[in-house]
Amino acid sequence: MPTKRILPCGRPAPRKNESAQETTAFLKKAVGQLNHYCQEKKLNRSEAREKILETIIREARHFTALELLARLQKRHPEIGKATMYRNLPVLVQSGILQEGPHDPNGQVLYELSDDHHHDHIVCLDCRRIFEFHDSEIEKRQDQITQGLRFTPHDHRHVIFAACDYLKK
Amino acid sequence: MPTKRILPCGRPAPRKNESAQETTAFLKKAVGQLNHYCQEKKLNRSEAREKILETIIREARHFTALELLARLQKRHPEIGKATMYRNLPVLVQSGILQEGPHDPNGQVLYELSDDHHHDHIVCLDCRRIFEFHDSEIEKRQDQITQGLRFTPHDHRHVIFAACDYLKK
DNA sequence: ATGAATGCAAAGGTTTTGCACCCCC
DNA sequence: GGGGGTGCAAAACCTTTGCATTCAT
Repeated sequence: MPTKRILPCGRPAPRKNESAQETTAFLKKAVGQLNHYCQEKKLNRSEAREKILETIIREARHFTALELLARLQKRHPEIGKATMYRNLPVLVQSGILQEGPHDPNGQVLYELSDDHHHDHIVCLDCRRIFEFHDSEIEKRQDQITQGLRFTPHDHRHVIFAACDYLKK
Repeated sequence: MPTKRILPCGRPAPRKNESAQETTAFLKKAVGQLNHYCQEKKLNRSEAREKILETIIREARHFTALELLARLQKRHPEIGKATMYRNLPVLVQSGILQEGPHDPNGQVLYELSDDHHHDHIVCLDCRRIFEFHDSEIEKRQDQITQGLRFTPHDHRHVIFAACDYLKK
């Protein structure tokens, strides 16, 4: 059964079935990863950076820069937008975030990096983002790319579909 | 052999192996399609709209709005940018253009609608856009989507890869 | 003390809009 | 004549940058 999993990511909030405890543990782990990266790169610790990360983990698992900005300004109005824009790349480089698929409007959606690769189904009804992974497709994809004498690096596969079953 | 074809699209020009005759025939057909759509929607004929279409077909088979704008201003400096931005959606709705994959910078790449669906390989070396179609992947994709009780509508599948073989 | 990080405001780059004028049918 | 289409300039929108200041080490 190569199709591994499907989860509604409950954008923009954490997964619905995630307990407060789990969220906190997740946050702690992420902050650890951030600090580790900052030490390595000789970056200073920063309150704002951690607050941004917290906001992401608590309220925005899949988000555009603008969505995060809105949430941030509600939660921490003292943080300027430049700070957020300056920290987004840091979070990406530290491996905490990654750039995922694009919005229906074409904006990049950031998401928490996962330990495993996945692709996305964007629901045209409810706009939520679901994840899937299919090893057959992955394999075939590499075959095609290599067969054409390319060296595959990465890919982005987004399916737009309607989650009829949620309407019932 | 389900992998159907691969073409360098020679962005931003027409395909390299396309004769002037073929290009002109293609243009004529597209203008016909445009006029048909305009009649249907009771839109007036417009010089500018046709010049935009001509520019696309003659020099920009895969392009971002900005690239087209640059070409347009060289070729027809009398056409204002607003006109281009206003006409792009018309060309999409008429079925002549479609929004394709995203730039490495995240900008939408427009392309001429093809009669057949295809996906893209974006070369990380030369930045050119190649097309591919694989019926196995297409089939699998629908299976997955339907298996999860979605109604599939559309998808976007972009592979980022390096065309090592062009270097040799 | 030194370099990093910040907030603010200004500038940037791209796309959209308002408006007076023009053109197609 | 009337609605669409146009160019221009201004506005809108999102993101980046400059700068003086504050903070972390």
